Amino acid sequence: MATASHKNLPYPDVEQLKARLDEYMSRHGLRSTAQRRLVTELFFESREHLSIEELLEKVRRRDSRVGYATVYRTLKLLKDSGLANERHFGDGVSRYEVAHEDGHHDHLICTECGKIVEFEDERIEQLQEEAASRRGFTLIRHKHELYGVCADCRRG
Amino acid sequence: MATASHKNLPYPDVEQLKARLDEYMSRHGLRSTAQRRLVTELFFESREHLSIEELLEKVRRRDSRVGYATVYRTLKLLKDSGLANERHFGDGVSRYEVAHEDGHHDHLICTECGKIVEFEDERIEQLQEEAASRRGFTLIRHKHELYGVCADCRRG
DNA sequence: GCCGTACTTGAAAACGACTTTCAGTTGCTC
DNA sequence: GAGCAACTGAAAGTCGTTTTCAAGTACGGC
Repeated sequence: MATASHKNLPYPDVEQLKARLDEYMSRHGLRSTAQRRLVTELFFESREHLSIEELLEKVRRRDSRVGYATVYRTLKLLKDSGLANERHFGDGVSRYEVAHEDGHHDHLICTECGKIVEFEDERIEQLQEEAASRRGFTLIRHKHELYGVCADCRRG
Repeated sequence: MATASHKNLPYPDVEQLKARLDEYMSRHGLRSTAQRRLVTELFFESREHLSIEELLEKVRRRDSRVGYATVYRTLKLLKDSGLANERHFGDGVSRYEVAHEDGHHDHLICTECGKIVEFEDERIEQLQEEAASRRGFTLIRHKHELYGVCADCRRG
C-alpha cells in the first residue's frame, strides 16, 4: 500500500489511485494517453463532486484542445474501474467523486451555495437494513441525501 | 373535510383532492377543461408512482386525442399546487405520486421488477436531523431511497 | 344565449445533458 | 519503424422533457 508520509498530501492518495488505474487499464488492454493522464490526475486531486463540465474546465486550463467527449469517456472509464462514483443531486447533471476504498458515505447538500458535505452514520445504516428486511427486501445499495442551508449561508 | 364513508374508497380521498385542486385553480384563474379533469382524476385514483408516459397511456385509453404536453403540464400544475410530488429513482424518468397531506415517506425500490414500496421510520428522521445540525445545516428536505431485491423476485 | 379574450391544447420544434459515430491520430507490440 | 487496434475531437444522435405557436375553448359580462 502507498505510504502517506506527508500530512499535506492531497487527500485520497493520488499515486495509489493512479497505480490502481494503470493496473485496470493494462488488464483491459487500454492505453495511456496524454489526455487520460491529465483528466484522471485532475480528477484524483480533486476533493469535490465534479460534473463533466466542471472537470472539462479544469482540464482545458492545462490543455485547451481537450474535448468534452474525452472527459466523458474518461469518467466512464473511472466509473467502470471502480475508482469513481457517479452521483445525482437533483439538478439534472451527473457528478463524480473519487471512490473511497473504505466504504460508503452519504451527502448533505446546501440548497443556497451548493456546498456538499459527506456524512456517515452507522445507526442509520442499521435502520435502513431493518426497514428493508422487514418489507422482504434484500438491500443492495441506497441513496441518502439531506438538503438544507449550511451555517455560512444562514449567516450570510 | 371529506368523509370516508366507504371503506373501499380509492385510497387517497379523490373527492377531497379534486376539491383542493379546484380551490387552487380558481384561486389562480385557471380553467377546468375535459383534459385536466381526466388527467387529474386518473392520477388521483392511482396509487402508483407514475411517469408522464404511463399516465398518458391511461389517459389515452379514455381519450386517445390527449397530447403528451397536456399530461406534462397537468402534472406540473399538480406539483405546483402541492398535490403531487415529483420523484427520481435513477432510471432517468420523472415519476409522480399523490402528495400525502400527513407528512413524508421514503422508498424501497426493487432492482429486479421495479416495484416501489413506501416506508417511514421516525428514528431515521431523527438521526438525519442530528447529522445535519451537527454539521451546521438546517435541514429542509431529504431524499432516501433503498434499492434491493424484493421477496417475490428473490423467489422467482 | 352570445362575445371576447385570456387560458388551453396538440403538434412540433427546442433544449440540455449526455452518448455514439466517424474520420483522422497515436500508443504499443513486433 | 511499421501496423493496427485503441483513442480523440467534432459533430450528429438520443432521450426525456420543456417551450412555442396557431387553433380551440372556458367562462364572466352583456
